[in-house]
Amino acid sequence: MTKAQNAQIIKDTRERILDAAELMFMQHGYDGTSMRTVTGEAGVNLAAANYHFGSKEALMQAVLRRRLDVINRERLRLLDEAEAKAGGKALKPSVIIDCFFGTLLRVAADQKAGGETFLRLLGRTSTDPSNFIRTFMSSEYADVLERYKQAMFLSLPDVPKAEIVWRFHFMLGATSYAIAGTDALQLVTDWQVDEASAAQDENLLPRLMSFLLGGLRAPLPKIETSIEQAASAPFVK
Amino acid sequence: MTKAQNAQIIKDTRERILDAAELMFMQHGYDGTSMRTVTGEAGVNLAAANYHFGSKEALMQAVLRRRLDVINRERLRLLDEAEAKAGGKALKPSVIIDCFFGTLLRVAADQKAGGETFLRLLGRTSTDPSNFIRTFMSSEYADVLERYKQAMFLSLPDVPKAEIVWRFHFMLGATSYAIAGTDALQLVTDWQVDEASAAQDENLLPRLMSFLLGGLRAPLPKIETSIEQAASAPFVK
DNA sequence: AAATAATTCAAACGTTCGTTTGAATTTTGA
DNA sequence: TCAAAATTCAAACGAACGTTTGAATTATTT
Repeated sequence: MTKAQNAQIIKDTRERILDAAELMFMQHGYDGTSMRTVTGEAGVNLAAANYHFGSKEALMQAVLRRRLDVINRERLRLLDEAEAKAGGKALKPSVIIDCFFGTLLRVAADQKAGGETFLRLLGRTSTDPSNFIRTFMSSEYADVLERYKQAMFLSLPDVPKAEIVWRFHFMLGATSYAIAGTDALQLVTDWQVDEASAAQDENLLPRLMSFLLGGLRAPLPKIETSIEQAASAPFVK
Repeated sequence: MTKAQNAQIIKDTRERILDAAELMFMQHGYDGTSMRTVTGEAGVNLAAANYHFGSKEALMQAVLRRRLDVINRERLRLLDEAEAKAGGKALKPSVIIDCFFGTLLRVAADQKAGGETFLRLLGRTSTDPSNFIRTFMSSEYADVLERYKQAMFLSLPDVPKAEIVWRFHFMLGATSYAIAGTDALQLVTDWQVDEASAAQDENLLPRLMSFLLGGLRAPLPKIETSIEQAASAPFVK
């Protein structure tokens, strides 16, 4: 077996560590996962992790970046494409929402292995209190979020920007929780104990999209301190 | 100063540990918080935590139970009250949602100290992968969730139960994420870096309630494998 | 006031953590 | 082919972890 063939079948150390870290971080969280657990799962020497990534924090960032770069690049590409097709006219909110949240679920489901694992890791990472994770995530998302925020503002010119941002925030939450697949409260008692269900459920996407769009289109709340009042634009769209 | 007076002003060791643990667990997560951090913040001896609570896991459970018991009892009481007032007729979904999610935000905001801290801890705990936390949370919520699920089923007799459960799941997610107040993606750039904003925002409740009800009332998705099809009841309520 | 129980305290237990080291081994490039 | 670079490896580092101990102190009961 040549070296090239071997490289195709046996993943190199760097990638094995990334795969193992993705799985362990998802199952036990960042602080709950040790470098020994990761390298043990990967079947490599303990020192290899620090050799290839420098530190545990840098390893976590590499795990997130590997998938997020692909997803966010696709998000930008699809939004560009949709705007080009619309030819100057404002996009429908449902199109924007699908470009953002639909892409996440589709790309992750498309990836051969680890796609579902990453989805669940991402869901759990979104509420992680660690400072270095928050800093990394915000810089990783900065461009995409700014782009989508502007698209939403153009799409819903009559809705106060603060309300749009809030609803986008709520949509992020519903999605993060859904893909985390924890169901800590065991609300869905039908799910298996091996908890492999939510993120890989093919019906998750249509169900989630319906819910998100419903929330986005809901009547605006009556906010006490706001100048722009719901009276002038009581409904989104 | 008598002993009774002293007990009112200077909280006893047990309560000081609970307060400190609530704050530290919220800021740094369960695994990211050490017993030394907790007892240091509380100003008590390290051994006091194990003396009063037995273990770190038991301490975490005591932190959660102290507030959740109050909130869930209130949730059951309000639902009983609403059903009694309705006199046999089915409740409106908005009433049920307000009893569940509104109570959470109101009770937590009402409590003198730690109310907002607990809200954010709860949001972050909801996606925690730790097994003992998940087990504890599911048993702590079992009664309330079963009660509310049945109320929702009665309130929306034409909607497939699976869809109701899914939407409740999405609502839990949006709420958890919102009260966690992390904003890891820095979507809301207006928020301060000290991140003290979301959970104590008095406008959060009306905004969240609008979004949740909109999502709940959204048109049902077209599910491929389902026998009960959206065609017969395409809209919730 | 004496005896008993509850609590606090400093110190230490053994374990696990992230990271580093320097030699051994493999891969690369001339 | 052979020196140089890259990688793997066993071993160890000091620090931090949850928990325990037994004596000292405080609070309660008799």
